[in-house]
Amino acid sequence: MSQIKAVRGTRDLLPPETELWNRVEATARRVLERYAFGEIRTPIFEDTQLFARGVGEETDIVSKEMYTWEDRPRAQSEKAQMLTLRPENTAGVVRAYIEHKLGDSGLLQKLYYIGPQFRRERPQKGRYRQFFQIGAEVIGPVSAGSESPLRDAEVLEMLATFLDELGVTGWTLELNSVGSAQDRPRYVEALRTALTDVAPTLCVDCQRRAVTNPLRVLDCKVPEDQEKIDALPKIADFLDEDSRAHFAQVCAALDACGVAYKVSPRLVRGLDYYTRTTFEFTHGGLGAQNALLGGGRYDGLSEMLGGPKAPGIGFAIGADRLVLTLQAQQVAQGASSAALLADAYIAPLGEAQQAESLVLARELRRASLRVELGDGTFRLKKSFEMGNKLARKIVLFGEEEAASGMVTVKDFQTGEQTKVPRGELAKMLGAQ
RNA sequence: GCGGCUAUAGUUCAGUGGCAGAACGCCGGUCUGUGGCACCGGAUGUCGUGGGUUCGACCCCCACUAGCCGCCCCA
Repeated sequence: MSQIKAVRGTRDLLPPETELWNRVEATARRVLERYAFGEIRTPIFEDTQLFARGVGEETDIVSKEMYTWEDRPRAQSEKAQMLTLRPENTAGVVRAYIEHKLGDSGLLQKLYYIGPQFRRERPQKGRYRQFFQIGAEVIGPVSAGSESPLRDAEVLEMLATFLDELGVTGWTLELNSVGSAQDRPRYVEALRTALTDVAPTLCVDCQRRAVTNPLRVLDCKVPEDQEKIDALPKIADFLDEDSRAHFAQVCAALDACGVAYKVSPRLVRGLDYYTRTTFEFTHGGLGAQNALLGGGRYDGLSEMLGGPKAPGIGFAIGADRLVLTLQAQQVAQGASSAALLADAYIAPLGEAQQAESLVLARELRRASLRVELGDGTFRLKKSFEMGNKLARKIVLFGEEEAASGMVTVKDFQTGEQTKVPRGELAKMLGAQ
């Protein structure tokens, strides 16, 4: 019988790596809560139509990368419903915003989420079929200030703070504006026109993109093409007055608080719902998947989903990539990824001491110490060997200790060995 | 979905058409209430899976699967 393995593009996260994941998530929660975001948990699967309408029928995500299936009808009369594992979380959050009439509060909704997303793509480093995102959305009625450029700047400043607190170094914030829902189609048309002349001189990939997805030509990395691509029409020249002023204010607010950014006229994002501000935080060392996180404004998404006017801005952090980046940094700094050592390893000496050794472990654990408990059948030498791998100190608990009430403690680092009354053990091991 | 590279011990990797290897790790001993260091000994395994060629395949061929790199696209 063949071995059952994790399916392609999925993987198990094991200790000690999960410690790093927890640190990333804990840091994100801490920072987000300082900015007064609250957590939202939406279902992991939704009606397929949500993504078709929100993300865009023609996007690759919807047209070929979703895990979609037909749900089993409960009765003959019921129509089978098409369901989809969420490929991203913004559409689900906006759906919840509409469904629960959150806009009726008259307040801005600031919601964050942490969870798995699913896309049926070809796996590579930093790209999995089940991947994890940490994201947030600021959405609400216009009267609550949801369109304000200050919201954009605040979100970007928060992300910079998050990466700094996490200790990520060497990131770059790339910023652009793709204009209003009216501006973008005009620009795409102009780009298409310009490309009819230029495309034949570009790389083969670009020749294809010029026809299938002109915006993607702007992403081309072939050095020889760069000059010609720079000469193509820029979206900045197609922005209306409002979008232009909005973008200028975002930049001004970022300048004021010293968050470094690079305006990237070529940064266009793949999802249909983006308007005006779009951004990416990138990092070298991630290969082709160089975006750590991305996001932007989606002023029309709520209406696209049949809801009220509710402009918003949000982002999604690729947690898998963030973890990869942090791991690479740790290796570069020579930091060990070894598991956290316990405060003590309790070694019962002989099976007669086993029950009481659990009592001792319980006392220490209730004092918030991290404790490993050995086994009374181990030879002393083996107890020491195991203790040395698992903990900073070993506590010997044999016949002698049980009788006298004095336990023997040895520090593995200093080699120092002492006897302490059992009642003082927790304190001696560093309990608060 | 397309192209390239790869798959051998727990891990990192050598290897040859004719007995399956190293290092680290693991287990045991020197050492029966004292770890690390040292020395001695031991087990590592469906050589990714399934076919084919051959007297004989870990090696050559085909298919499949998975990983990595790139493309597409994207966090």
